[in-house]
Amino acid sequence: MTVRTRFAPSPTGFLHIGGARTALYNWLYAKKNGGSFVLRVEDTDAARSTDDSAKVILDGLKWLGLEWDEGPGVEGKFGPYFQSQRQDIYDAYLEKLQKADLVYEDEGATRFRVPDKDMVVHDRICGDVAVNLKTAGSKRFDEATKQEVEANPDIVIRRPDGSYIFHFVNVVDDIEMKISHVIRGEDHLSNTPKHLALFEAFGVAPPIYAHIPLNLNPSGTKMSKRDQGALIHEYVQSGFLGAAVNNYMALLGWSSGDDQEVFSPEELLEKFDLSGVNKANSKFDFKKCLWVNGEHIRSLSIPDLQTAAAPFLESAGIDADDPRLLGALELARERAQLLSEIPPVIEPVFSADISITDAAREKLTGHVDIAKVCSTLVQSLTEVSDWSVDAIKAGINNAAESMEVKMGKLMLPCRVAVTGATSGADLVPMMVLIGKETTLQRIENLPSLLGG
RNA sequence: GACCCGUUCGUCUAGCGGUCUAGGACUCCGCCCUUUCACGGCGGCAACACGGGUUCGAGUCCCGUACGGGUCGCCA
Repeated sequence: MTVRTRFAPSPTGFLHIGGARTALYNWLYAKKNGGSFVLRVEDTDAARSTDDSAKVILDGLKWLGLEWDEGPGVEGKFGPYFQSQRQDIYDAYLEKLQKADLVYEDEGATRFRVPDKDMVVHDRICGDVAVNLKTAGSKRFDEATKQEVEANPDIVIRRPDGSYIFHFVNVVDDIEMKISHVIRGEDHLSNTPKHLALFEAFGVAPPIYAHIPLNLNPSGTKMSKRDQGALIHEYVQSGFLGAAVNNYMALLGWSSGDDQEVFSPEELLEKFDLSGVNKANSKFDFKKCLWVNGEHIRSLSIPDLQTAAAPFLESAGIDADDPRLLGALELARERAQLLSEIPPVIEPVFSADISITDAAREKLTGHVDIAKVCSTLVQSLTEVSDWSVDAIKAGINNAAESMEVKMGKLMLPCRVAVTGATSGADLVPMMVLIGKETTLQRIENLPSLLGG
C-alpha cells in the first residue's frame, strides 16, 4: 500500500502547536513508510479565510522542516491544494449523491441522508468505535436552554451559497488525493462516523484512521492561542530550534518505548510509530520544552549554531564575520536554552562598553576591597605576556597570592569588571576573547564605575 | 444533558497477569566537579483515581462510580 498522509489546516492566521503536532505525526508516518505527505488548505469558509493567513501556516511548517511532497507551491497530480479552488470537483461528487438520491434540499442548503445503522470506526489508536448517526443525530443539545431538542440527523454538506461544508470536502479530497492514513486530533473522532457514511455513499473504502490525543494547557483545558507555547511563530521569535520543537511535540503523546527523550530529526524518523502513541491527553510543559531545546543547542556544531543564531546575533549588532564569534559561540553553547540567550552572554566580547547590572553592583558592595582587588589584578595581569587561558589563570592566581586570599575571592569582582554581570560564560576564555588591553581597562575602570 | 475517548509521581511517560518494595525524563531540593554561571555526575522528594469482580496472582483483564477531555454548527 502506498502511504499518503495529509495535513489539512484551515487558514486561521497562525500555526497552532496542536496542528503542528498533527502535521508532524503525519509527516513522520509518511516519511517513515516511504510515502507522501500532502498539504491541503481547507479554506471553504470564505468568511474566515484571508490571503495571508495561509502563508503563516506554510511558513511555520517550513520552519519545522515539515516539507510537503504535494501542496501549495509543490504541485502534484491531485491539485489544486486549496479547497476554494476545487469547486468543480465537489460539484461532481455532489452529483453522484444526487443520482443515488442520497441528498435533498433543505432551506436552500443540501443535506446528506445519513444511514440508520452503526458506522464503525476502526481506529489505530482508539480501537473500534460504533455510532448510529440517525439515532445520535436526531437529538441536539441546546446550549441556551441546556436541553435536548429534536434535530435533523441528516448532515448539511452544502450551504445555500453553493459552498461546501467540512465533512463533505474533507472526504471528497481524501478520496481524490488518495489519502491512505488519516492521522488527526481526537476531537475529530466523533466526526468520523459521518465521514465513513460519506465514503460508503461514494462506494470508496475509507482510509485508515488514527486519532491522536490532544495537547492541553497546564490547567488541563484546550490550548488557546494565549497559552504559552501555543503558537509556532512564537517559538521562532524566542529562539527555539525547529528540530527541538518537533522533538518536544513528538514526546507529547508518544514515546519510543525505551527511555530516550532527546531525538535528532533522523532518530525521530527512525523510532516514530503509531503503536507508540498514547491514548490519554497530555498537558503542555514549557520548562521541559526549554530543556529539550537546550539539549538540541548543545548538540549543534559551531557553524550550525552560528547559522541558527544568526538572526539573534544580527539584531544584537554582533558582526557575523568577527573572528572572535566562533570562540564566543562555543562558550555560549554550553549554557543557552534559547538562541536568544546567546547574544547577552557573549556581548561583553563585542561591545566597547559594559554596564554593571544592579545585581552585580549589589553583590560587590561592601564585599571586598574592590579598589585593591582591581589594582592588584591589573598589576599582575599586565605582566601576562602570552594572553592565554593558562597564563591568565596564573596571573589571577599571582594576584590572589599577593593579597593572601583564595583565587575564588577575585573571580567575582573580575567577572563583574569584565562582563558587568555576576554570571555568564566561562570567564577566563571570555577574557582571552576580549583581549588583554580591553580586559585590563575594564578591571581598572570598575571602581569608578561602581562609585558612579 | 446524550454519545464517544481517556485516568501510573506536579508534568511527559515505561509498564502489554507474576521479574513492580512501579523504571526513566522535566521541575524542585541536596551533594560532587569547577574560578563564577552553566554543562555533567551522584542522590532525594513524588504516582498505579475509587469500588467490585475474574485469577493461585492485577498497575496490567472485566464491570460500575468518580473525575478529565472531546463531540453534539449552513467552523474546520
